[in-house]
Order: sequence, then structure tokens, then C-alpha cells
Amino acid sequence: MQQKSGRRSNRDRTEATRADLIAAARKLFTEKSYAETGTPEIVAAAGVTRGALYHHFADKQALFAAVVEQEAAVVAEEIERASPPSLFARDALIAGSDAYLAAMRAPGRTRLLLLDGPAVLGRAAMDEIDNRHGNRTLREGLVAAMRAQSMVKLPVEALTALFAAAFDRAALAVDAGASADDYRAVLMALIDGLSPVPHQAPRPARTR
Amino acid sequence: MQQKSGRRSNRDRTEATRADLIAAARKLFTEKSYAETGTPEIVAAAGVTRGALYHHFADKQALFAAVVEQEAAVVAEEIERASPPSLFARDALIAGSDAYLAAMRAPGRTRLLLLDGPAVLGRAAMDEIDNRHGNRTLREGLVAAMRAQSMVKLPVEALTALFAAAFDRAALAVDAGASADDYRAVLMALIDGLSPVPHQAPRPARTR
DNA sequence: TTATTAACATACAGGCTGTATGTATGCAAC
DNA sequence: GTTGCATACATACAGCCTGTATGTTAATAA
Repeated sequence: MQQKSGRRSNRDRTEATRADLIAAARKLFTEKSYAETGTPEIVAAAGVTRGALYHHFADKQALFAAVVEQEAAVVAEEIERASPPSLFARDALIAGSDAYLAAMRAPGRTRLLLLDGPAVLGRAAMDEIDNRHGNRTLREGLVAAMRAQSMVKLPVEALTALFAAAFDRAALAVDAGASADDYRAVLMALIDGLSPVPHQAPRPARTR
Repeated sequence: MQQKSGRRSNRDRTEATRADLIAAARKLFTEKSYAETGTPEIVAAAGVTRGALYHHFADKQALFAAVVEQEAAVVAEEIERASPPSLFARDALIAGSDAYLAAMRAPGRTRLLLLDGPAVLGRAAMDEIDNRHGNRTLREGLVAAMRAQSMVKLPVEALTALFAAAFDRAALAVDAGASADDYRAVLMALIDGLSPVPHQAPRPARTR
């Protein structure tokens, strides 16, 4: 057994260093913004030098992309864990949206994923990341709802993107201090609005 | 009459220089991104020096804010010009959304207003700007629709924000090459989804 | 064992931002 | 109209940051 500073395989070293860099960067990128965080600060927090950073990542943007990727995965995981697959597509959709809003309350997460992410990496790259993680569940939920006849048929890509956009903005607003209830109510109204016949199943009287 | 290089009043000089800087910055910010555009490049394009820039603007961000402000005003103006006030709230809403999508096809506008803007100035600042220009019309349209009983009652702020978010994402997607028809169809479905179905009892909805 | 490559650390070269300083011109008071 | 101050800049400077080039040590393949 080799000690911390003993001899380690190259693969272990790489893995550990990359993880340290991503963790340090994640912390700083969520505390401050991408632009306000310098690489000297990141490597200091990670306990390495800029040489290590530029050995493992092409540039600052690539490190940022890795952080975003990881964070998106964490969010997706939190959603899947928090929202058990419901029998009714509509309920699953709502549970998922609640879970998303809850997950996005982690400090700095909205800025990282919803502001800096799109600006630094571009919408296309963010779409690609989102589709690989969180949005996948959303799209599947929407498709399921459409198949179950509980939602009118619409272009899937566009529908997913616009719902995702609404969820994102809601997360931003709630994070900024807006009423979560208000945004939740509108989101539910948007979902229910797409149900083909009048209005979905008897809604459990929300009237307190 | 004094010539271009003759003696001009200070107020005229200030006005002209500020306008030149904003125009040059707008051009570069739409061609490239905020981060990729340096102040040396901007002042060169404007025909002044960095001294002038920092005399008139606190920093690069302040100049960017001025550009965004102006561009948002232009978009709002294009919308109002293109969408005649319709008798029916729903039609006005759709006309406005079409006008918005059309206006946002101007090169670089989506990145300026929808990506760099929020990232550089923050969502709160962008909301403030939007509410002063484009979103105002949207909110009024929604309120009118709700008043006309052609839309269920929902919290106005949240409703406006989420619709704006959907429009924004649609503009981004269309600008990126997605099918405008698809996004238009979903947007219309979302709008129509909120209209209380004729033969449907008015649902108890809380206002604000 | 030796050769090669990976994993860094260190040193360096621009470029950019914001500020400090200098200068000429408009403008207001006398 | 001259004097004095403020405005509108231009120029010069300091600090930081990014990306690259180079050097060194340790792992791994031959």
C-alpha cells in the first residue's frame, strides 16, 4: 500500500488531479462568476499549479465545460432520485418539475448552468449537455404524456426546449427571491393547458 | 455654421462620442461576443481612444449595458411597429410573438440580448431592462387577455416571465437553425392552452 | 536497464482592463 | 477679453490574466 505521496499510477494521479481541479473550479464558479474567477485562484484552491491545469484541460473554457457537465449530471441525478416514476404522465411531469426547481436552489447553480453556461459555451453546447442529462427525462415525460393522450401532439424538440426554458426561468426567478408558488402555479397551468380535453383529471382541490 | 472639426459645444461632442462608441461596440458585440471584444478594438472602430471610453463610461460593462439598453429598445420598437393592436387579445399576443421572433433574427441579436446580456449584467438587470421595453407589451397583452376572459387568471409577473422565457428560447433555437414553424406551433399551443375552454366551468384561480 | 512518455512545475510573452496624469478646448465669471 | 475652472479627451502606466514554451521528475513500455 502506497501512502498519499508514495508512488501512484499515472492514471490515478490524472484522475485525482482532474477531480481536484473540477471541484475547486466548481466551488469558485458557483461562488463567483466564470469571468471573475481566474485560473491562478483555481489552481491554488486545488493545490496544484497552472501547469497541471493546462496539461489536463485545453483552456479555461474546457475546465468550465467539465464543471458544467458534472453539475448537470448531479442535477439530473437529484431529479431522478426525487421524482419516482408516477403512473400518470402528468403527475410525473409535475414531480419532475418540482424536483428540478428544488435542485436548482443550490447556491450558484443557476448562474453556473443558466447564465454563464450558455454564454461561455453557447446555447448549442448547452443543449447538447442538457439533452444528455436533465432534458432527457423531460422529453421522455412529454412523449409519454403525448402517447397517453393526456397531451396534445406537438413537435417534440420544440416542446421540450420551450418547457425547459420555462423551467429554467422559473428556477432563476425563484433563486432571485420570487414566489415559488406563483411560478409553480403558472408552470402547472402551462402543462395542464396542453391536455387535449378540457382539463386533466380532477385536480386534488388545491383550495385549502 | 461650424464644420465637423470646427468648434462644437461640449454637449454635442459628448453626445456624438457616446453614440459613436455605442455604435461601434454594438457592431462588435453582435459580430463577436462580449468577452471576445476588447476595448482597444472598440475605440479604434469608433475613432477615439480608450481615454474617451473611460471618460464616458465607468467600465466596459457600463458600455455594454448601454448597448443592450439601446438594442432592447430597438427590438421593442420593431415589435410595436410590426404588430398592430388587434381587437382580440389572443391575436395581439400571437402577432406580437411573431414580431418578436422576426426581430430577433437580426445577426448577433440573440447572443447580445439572450446570452451575453444575462451573463454579464445578471438576470435582475436584464429583467429591469426588459420590463422597461419589450416585456411591457407582453405583460399588457397577457393582462388584457386575462381581463377579456380569454385566458385563465394567473400571477402576472410569473406568467409574463415564463412566456418571455419561452419566446427567448424559441428565438435562440430559430436563430440556431431550428424549424421556426415548430416553435411557432408550440408557442401558439401554449397560449391557447391557457384559454379557458368554452364549455368548462371557470376554475377558481388565485390572482397574484 | 533503457528509452519514452506522461504529469506536472516554472518561466515567459503578449494582451487587456482600469487608473493616473497630461493637455487643449469650451464656458462662465469678472 | 481675460482669467479660471471644468469638460473632453489622449497618453502613459501598473497589474493581472491567459496560453505557451521549456524544464524536471516519475511512471511505463521496450
